[in-house]
Order: sequence, then C-alpha cells, then structure tokens
Amino acid sequence: MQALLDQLHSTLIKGFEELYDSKPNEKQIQIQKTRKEFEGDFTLNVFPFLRITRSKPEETAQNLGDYLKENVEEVKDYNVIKGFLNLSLSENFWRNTLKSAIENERFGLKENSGRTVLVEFASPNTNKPLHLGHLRNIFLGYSVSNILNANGHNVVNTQIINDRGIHICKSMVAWKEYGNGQTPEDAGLKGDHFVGDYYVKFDQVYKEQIKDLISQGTTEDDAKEQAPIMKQARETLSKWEQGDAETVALWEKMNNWVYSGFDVTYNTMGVDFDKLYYESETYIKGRDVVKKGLKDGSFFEKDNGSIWVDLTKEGLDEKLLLRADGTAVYMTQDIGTAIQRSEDFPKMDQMVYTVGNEQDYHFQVLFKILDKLGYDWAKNCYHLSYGMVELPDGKMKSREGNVVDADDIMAEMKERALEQGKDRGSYEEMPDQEREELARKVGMAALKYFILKVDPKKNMTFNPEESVDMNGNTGPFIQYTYARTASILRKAGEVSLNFSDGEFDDKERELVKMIASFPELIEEAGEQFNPGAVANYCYDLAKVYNGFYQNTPIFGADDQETINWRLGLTKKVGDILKTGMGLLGVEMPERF
RNA sequence: GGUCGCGUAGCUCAGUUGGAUAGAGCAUCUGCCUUCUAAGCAGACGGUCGCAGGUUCGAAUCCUGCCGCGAUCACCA
Repeated sequence: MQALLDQLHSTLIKGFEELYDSKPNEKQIQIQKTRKEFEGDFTLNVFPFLRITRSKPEETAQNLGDYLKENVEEVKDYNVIKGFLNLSLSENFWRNTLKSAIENERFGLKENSGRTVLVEFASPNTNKPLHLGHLRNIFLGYSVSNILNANGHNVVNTQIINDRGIHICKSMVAWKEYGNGQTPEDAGLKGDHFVGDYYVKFDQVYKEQIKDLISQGTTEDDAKEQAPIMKQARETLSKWEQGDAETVALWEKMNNWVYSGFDVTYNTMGVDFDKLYYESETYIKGRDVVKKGLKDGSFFEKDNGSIWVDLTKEGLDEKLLLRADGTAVYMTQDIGTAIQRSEDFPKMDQMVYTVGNEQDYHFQVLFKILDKLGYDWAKNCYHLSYGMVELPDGKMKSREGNVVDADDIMAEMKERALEQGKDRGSYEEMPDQEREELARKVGMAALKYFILKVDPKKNMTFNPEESVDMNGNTGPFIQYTYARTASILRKAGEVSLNFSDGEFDDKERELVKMIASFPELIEEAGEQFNPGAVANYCYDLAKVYNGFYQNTPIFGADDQETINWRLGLTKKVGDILKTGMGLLGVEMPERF
C-alpha cells in the first residue's frame, strides 16, 4: 500500500507541473484514509493548494481527480466534496493487496534494522511481592520490547534489581528476631510473600516501639530515630556495607527467596529477561564514576565532602551524587548501571527506561549527567514514563492495606474467566485441562488488555469490576474473534488465493483496508512506544470482522472464488490479531 | 510557590504531523440463536471536547491566560 501512496504522491507532483506549472510543498500533499461516511479509499485535501491553483476548491479537486484517474491505473474513480478529493481504488488493487499480505508470513513485521535497544522494566525492590503498580510497568515494558522487536530492532530485556538498602535490612531484622529460622517452604508461602510478611512485621513492631517511646516522653522525631528495631536495621545495613559474612549470607538467602517468588510471578505474566543488573553491583561503579567526574571537573564538592552536579545552566538544579559519608544515593547507582550496560552492549543504540512518571525529573537529570560525562549514547536514552494506577476509591496506599497484590489479581482473573465461561456450551464440552488453560489465557488477556489499552502517559483507574469484564472492548472479545476465525479456517482446510473479479461489499472493503494498514500501525506504535495503539487497532479490526461475520455468509457464498476471498480475509484477520495481541503479550486460544 | 503532566458522553477510554457531521465500551432501553462459535450482531439514548481569548480557509488537536486534578522540587528510592 505504501508503494501506491508514493505513486499518488509523485503523480500529483507531476500533475501540478503540467496543470499549474508549479511545485507544491511536499508537506502540503496530505493523503489520508477516507472517512467511513464518504465514498472512497483515500482522500486528498486540496485546501493547501488553492494559492497555487488560484481556483475554487471544487475545481482544483476536480482537475487533480481527473489527472490521477488518467495517470494512476489503480485509481478507479473519484468524487469531490468541498475541498476533499476522495479517490476510489480498483477492486483489483485491494484483491492483490490482500493476496500479498497473506503470502507474506511476516506481514507487518520489519526486516532487521541492525539497531540494538535495551528495554528496562520491572526493576522491583526485593523486600516485598509485586503489586498492581508493577503490573502496568511490566506489561508496558514487555509489550514495548515486543513492538520494537517487530520493528526490526534487536531488543535486550533488562532490569535493575534493587537488592540492597535499608528496606531489605528491615525484612532481615524482622526475620532474625521473629522468624525462628523458618523458610518459605516451612510456611507454605512463595518466597517474595514470605519475605514481604517480615517487612510488614518490621513495620508493626517499629510502630509499637515508637508508641512506647512517645508514651515514655520521647518526642516523635526522636522516637523514630531511637526505636531499637530501626537501630538494628541500620546496623545491619552498615554491616552489609562492610561485608560482614553473616549479614551478607542472610541477605543472599532472603534475596534468593524473593527471586524464586518473582520467577513464578514473571512466569505467570509470561515475561522474561535477557540480562539482569543488581544495584549491589552497579552502585560501586557509579561511585567510581562520580569520583572520577569530580577530578575532571564535571562535578563539584561541597564543604562537607558531598559531591554534586550543577545543572543550573541546563535549566535544572544542583543534584546530589554522593553523600558526605561517601555512600551512594539512587542517582549514583543509576549512573553506574547505565555505563555498565553501555560496556556490556557496545553496539547499543538506545536505552529505554520503563519507570513511572513520578521520576520524570530524575531521568531528565540522569540523562543530562550522562551527557555531561561525554557518553554520546546519552542523547538516545528514553524514559518511557507512565501514569499512576489508581483504584476507584483513590490511590493505593500500603499503609491502608488497599494494595492489590499481583499474584492475587492474576489468580482472581482466571477464576472469573472460569466463572463467566460456565454458561457457555463450548466450555462444558472441553476437557478439564483445556478449560483451565483457556481460563488462564482469557483471564490474563482481560488483565493485560485492560491495562495496555490506555495511553501509557495517562493516569489510569483500575476498576476491579471492569477489569474482569469480558464483553465489549476487552482482551477476551478479541480472543473470541480470533477463535472464531480459527474455527472457520479449521472447517475450510486449505485457503486458495484464487479470488474472483467481482465487486465486494463495504465490510469486505473496510477489512482489506484495515489489514493493509497494519504495517503502518506497527511502525507508529514503535515510534511512540505505545502498546495502546496496537490494542485499539486489534479491537477495531475484531469489531469490523465480527460485523462482517454476522452479516455475510462465508461457506454459503455464491461461488467458490467468493468463498476463497472471504476465507482469505478471515485468515489474514486471524493472523493479524494473533500477531498484534502477541505484541501485547496476550496469547490467543484456537478454541473458545 | 517553581517545574512537568493530565482535563473529551453518567463511568472507563480512543481520537498521532490542524481537516469533513467528535468515536468506542460499560450502564439504560429495543430487536436478532432450526443457518460458519450470541463472551456476538443490528439499533436507540447520551457531548458548551475544563473556561476565555488568539493563530487560520479550518482547532478536541497549535499559542497565551485562568480554573481543576496529579506528580515532583530530600545527604529517600
């Protein structure tokens, strides 16, 4: 289809020379899809040319329409409404378009671009299980990774694991004090939940101790400082930093529990990583780089010995890079991680950070610092910033206990899928195992689609009731449509590309046009890092297909060529739905 | 307060270089399963695109101001 658009474009330029003896500005030539309510396939807006043509819009459109019809074989006809020239393409063109789309197994997917892109997502702390907020991050990052891959880039999925710091030490202290040597296996819990419980335990004890101290006359601020369990946590952190063997061993043990729990969660989500980075390793590199930057004058030192970067000239602020006591802050390790990655992947062209928009400023600063340090890849770093996930009654607050656990919500989704499928005859006939598997796919589809269909940069409301809805604009609706195409194709067997020359109706035409625009969609979604665009496209395609399906007999068509044509449409719609939803990380069932 | 982001139907969201009469889903209501899968289809109802100016042939889209919501401005991460 792109070839035809190019041809229209160049023919128009020639037309302007012949008809008006002038050259239009390239940008003035706007060819867009004709809106549904008008007749035609593509529309040229002639308003921009009126200065050149010095005639009425209708007249200009007419002249250009005549010229295109004469000089471009595929242009069958045209009509003019106000300043809009609507071009209708020949049926033959659309038939060939579908045919070549079907013949191309990789339709819509780009050839290898030679570019390497690192995509960071997930990046959890290792002191508690994943929650709803992580879901958006992980689904988004994973999907963007898929989309970039579809655009021909070599993608490396990565994360930075925040495995050190005071938060881990809190869980460690609580476990030492109250765990009685228990393991996740003993407790019958996933490791991340097990460790998370001790994090909660820490907080409970901490609060009690503060209360006690206050009742004994200590001020609140002092109480927070003096609470014994908090002191223990700080001591633990300090011991860890000094490499105390026992502390490091416990730290490793508990982190490993968490990792094994995360593995299960990632597996359920259907995501994976190519390369992991650990803060406990990269912060050292960051610290060295900052010290080096101080020597070569990129950074400066304050009286107390803390190291800063001055970005006031860049319109930002001064930012702390290393504390007075020489310990690292968040920024320190992010600098280290970025540089480590560039060394591990020397061919890296771009780094994408999937991190919430509360860190917009942080990444602005980080990229400026990397640039200041002279890394030329810094300008290609991209912060894939996304909005918060809120619940209908407001924000998630762990303090108020309304945190939605990732494992819970995924399990819940599957249950709801099973429940809602009960009334369906096809569910009854399925073997138990297949029904379970389908419910798993359907539940995950509902969840992923619900989250990914929203523009990443916007805050979104996660309404549990709506998220389990499986009708309308939902993942299961698209799965259902796919299963429908699969069912038809099973019945059809081989699909012949011997299409008739006859006319086809509006729905069929709309379907081919949508199919033809799939490659552009992939490209746009990639340029904009936006899975939502893919989600919405798949929904629209499924919707139009269902309309076609419901109103047009396929096997009951008048002749074999028409049957072939409709099967061809069915096949390609199915292919695209599978590919497109695959980019969102959604699996498509062959039966529903 | 400074900076950044967001305000579209009762609710959740589309609307991508400015283009024709602003679209879906949910909810409410009406029809359609002896015919390829009814988690479907067809239809009805629902809008001062936060407000006010400006730019232009044309603005939900671009600019300015204001209002509302959120984030951020830590020797936290």
